[in-house]
Amino acid sequence: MNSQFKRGVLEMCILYLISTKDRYGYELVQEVSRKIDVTKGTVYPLLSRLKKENYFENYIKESNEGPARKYYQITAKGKEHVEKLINDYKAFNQKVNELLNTK
Amino acid sequence: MNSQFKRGVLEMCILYLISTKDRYGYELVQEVSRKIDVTKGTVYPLLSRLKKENYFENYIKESNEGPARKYYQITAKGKEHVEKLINDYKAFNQKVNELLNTK
DNA sequence: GCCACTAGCTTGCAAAACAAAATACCTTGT
DNA sequence: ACAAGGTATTTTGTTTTGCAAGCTAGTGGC
Repeated sequence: MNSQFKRGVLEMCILYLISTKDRYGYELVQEVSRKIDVTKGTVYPLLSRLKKENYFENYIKESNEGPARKYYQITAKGKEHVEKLINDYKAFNQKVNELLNTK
Repeated sequence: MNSQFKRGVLEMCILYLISTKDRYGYELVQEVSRKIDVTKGTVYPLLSRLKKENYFENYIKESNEGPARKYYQITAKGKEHVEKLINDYKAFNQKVNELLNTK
């Protein structure tokens, strides 16, 4: 699979998943990689970047199945951003599909 | 528009357009940018790279509206590659759409 | 001569995906 | 008690690719 397709899309997916409910890094790696091949080396730096841009807050919570987890909770800014990303992504895809029908 | 969405997709679009008929660089910039925001600074280096990977051959042809044009003609290898890219892209998009329906 | 358009190429930078490695905690089996 | 394996986070360095900016050069109109 062309790894370049993932550019930008992972940001959208991660933000989307966090927008549906609070998530922690390891969980996101598992959840996303059920569909798209992705590793923690990609997800954790991405989370740091998005945190720095105030798309979410975080808090630590103990787990009874292992070490404590750092949960991410989306902010209003993050919600706005993910909606824009999804709209842009859909619009972009439509343009690409139009282009692939050019004869 | 998130420029990251273009990653890898431009390669597919350019290869596709050349697969439908012989094209020259400037023409590709015009054609693609009717749908997707793209500049010659992106297209020409991309064409060089794809040429180096033997996805097409080229030939020079005089024009009666300006300087001579360098036409690109797809190879069998290029045709195979673009088909794979399109299939991968469709599969990838489906996975992303599934992910965006995760509740 | 000058400008706009066509046409192609190069340099240098920035963003993002990823492998790999380091760290550390918890549970289970022996 | 201790090793093994799963859980969890972070950092470093590399690679790919998009793109702005700048350069060269041919053609035609004013």
